[in-house]
Amino acid sequence: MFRALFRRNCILNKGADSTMHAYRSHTCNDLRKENVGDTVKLSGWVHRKRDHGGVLFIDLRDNYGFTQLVLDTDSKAFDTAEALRSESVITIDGRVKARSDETVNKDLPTGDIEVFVDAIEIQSAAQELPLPVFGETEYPEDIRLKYRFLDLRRDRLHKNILLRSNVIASLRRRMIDQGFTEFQTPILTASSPEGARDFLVPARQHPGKFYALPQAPQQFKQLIMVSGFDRYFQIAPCFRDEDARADRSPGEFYQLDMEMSFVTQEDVFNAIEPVIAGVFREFSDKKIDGGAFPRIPFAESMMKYGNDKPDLRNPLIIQDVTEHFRGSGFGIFASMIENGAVVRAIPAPGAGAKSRKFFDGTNDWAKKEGFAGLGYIKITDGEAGGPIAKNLGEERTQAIIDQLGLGDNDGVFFACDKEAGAAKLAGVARTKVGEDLGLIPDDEFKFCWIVDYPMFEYDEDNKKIDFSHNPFSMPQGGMEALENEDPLSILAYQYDIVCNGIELSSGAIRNHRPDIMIKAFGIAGYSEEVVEEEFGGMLNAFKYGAPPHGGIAPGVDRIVMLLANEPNIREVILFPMNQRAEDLMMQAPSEVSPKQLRELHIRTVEPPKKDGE
RNA sequence: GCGGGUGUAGCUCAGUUGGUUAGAGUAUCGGCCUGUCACGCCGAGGGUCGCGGGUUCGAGCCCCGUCACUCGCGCCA
Repeated sequence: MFRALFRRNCILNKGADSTMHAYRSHTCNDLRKENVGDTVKLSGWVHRKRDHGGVLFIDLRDNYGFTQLVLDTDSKAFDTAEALRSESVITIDGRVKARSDETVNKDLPTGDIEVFVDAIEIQSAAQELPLPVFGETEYPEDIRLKYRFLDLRRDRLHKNILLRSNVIASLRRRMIDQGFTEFQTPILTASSPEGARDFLVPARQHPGKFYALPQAPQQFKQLIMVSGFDRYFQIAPCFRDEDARADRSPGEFYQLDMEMSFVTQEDVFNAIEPVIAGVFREFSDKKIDGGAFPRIPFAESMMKYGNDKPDLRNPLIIQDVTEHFRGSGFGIFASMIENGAVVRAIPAPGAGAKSRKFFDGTNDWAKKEGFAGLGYIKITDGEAGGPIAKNLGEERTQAIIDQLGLGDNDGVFFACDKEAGAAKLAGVARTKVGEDLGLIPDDEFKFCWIVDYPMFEYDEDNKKIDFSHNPFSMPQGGMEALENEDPLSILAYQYDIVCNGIELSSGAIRNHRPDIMIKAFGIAGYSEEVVEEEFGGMLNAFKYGAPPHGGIAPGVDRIVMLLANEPNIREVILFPMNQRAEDLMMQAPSEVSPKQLRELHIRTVEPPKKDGE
């Protein structure tokens, strides 16, 4: 496909005679048997050189592929070629020759031919490389980031970035085909009190005031709906000043942001599911279930998987076994239950055949992760063993085994804590046990929707009710629910797409009613004045005729990461920052001149020294 | 902010119980080589063992601190 595109340009640019172009008549992936005898001009990088004294081979590389160049002492360019260093950029004139049967390279599309070089022009000589382009070796990330342009020449990263481009093109096409329209929204906007930390930009014309980079075009896309555009999408840059993770780049990332008017949750699902499933089918060979993504209510996900981003490739299901421990001889759990704790069981099929070290090791791992620890029962040839089984007694142990359907050589781990803590520990233990027992297949994508998120949650730190996710979501039951129900039991029309344990996107049916919005914010402790002040732009818009609307925003980087089978999001971003949000190649962030600061009415204050000194 | 891992030649790594002059591959430079596609052969240069301190007759190795990178926690409407 690329070649076809490139050729079209080439023909436009170079006219009838193919040797007229200044740099190339063909790319490094073009020449075949049929070209034998042709006079050609090629340009590219010296990928690899093999010098046999009287004969010299050069693998010439460009974006499209490789062509083997050959020179012998008959060539006037021989001495120049011999002195070339890897990664130098050259243009050559030569003649296409057939390779003999023994010397054909079946691994190369151009492997039937080679080009005998008559003349070489060095376009750009390369210094000794800090990072070799040839080969698959791993290199320290700071060097890779500093010399990103070299790293990007390497096969794997180069392919990832091209994949990313193709994925984005496919997403755009799929959205446009469904009647969505792409719009751009501002990059310099207002700071919003909710959500992550903002990146701020000082406003020169307004001393003491700041723009913020958008954490997402959330309010703008809702305003686009209010403006009557019906179906919006954008490959939208989003900026959040939060610390990095393997699947979270610091600073900035991209979403396939979309919003629709006059829709229910079902309509959003029906619009986005084929886009996501389609793009995964288009760009991956991994197995993908047909049909609709399963829908899992938030509460069920927390119970069965211990989090709201379950990896459904993992067959293990967590169960509540609190009642079997209540008032039992296993005193630690029994007394914790009296104080409001619950017990969650994580089955470990086949683990009973493993040594005690497996169970103790998993317990040690949990402690290292900062949890109280994991209890366990180990069943060997039908005999339940371990400290818990001993203290719990035969009857209760058997009841647990029956409930979980455990076999003669299985195991089970127990997480005991207050509900949220137990769910969390059980969730990470489920993943750990699944991985250790080799239960997670690597050759499939398992999608699901997480639905029915709670609208509010109790904020332990501030001892108040707060929004649990997006404050702009419509509460299920609307105004009536807000007025009559326990806020903590109210659900929202809020949903996530999860794939293989990675949160791919979240979305919601929005609250387009000013009265319901003010009521919802009131429950979370924000006065009408505060809402007017902070969200006035959007709230005001809702007073002049706002359509019911909703949308979602799948994360583009994470989609590409899954499709490229990369464990790290930086492998699918052209120029990522490191974990400390520095661009080691461009040297950002950087100091600025006093003049720039003066213009912005900014004075910097050094943080206090650690040691006093 | 906190916890784990890593840090030895440009790069990838080895380095035994603390013991003589810290090694290999690759890259670089020089020499040889007419069919390779990780070409091969011979040779050379290349080291603040991340940094600082300590223990010891003696530290790449042990201890303390610190820095860098990374993974996780916190954070992420």
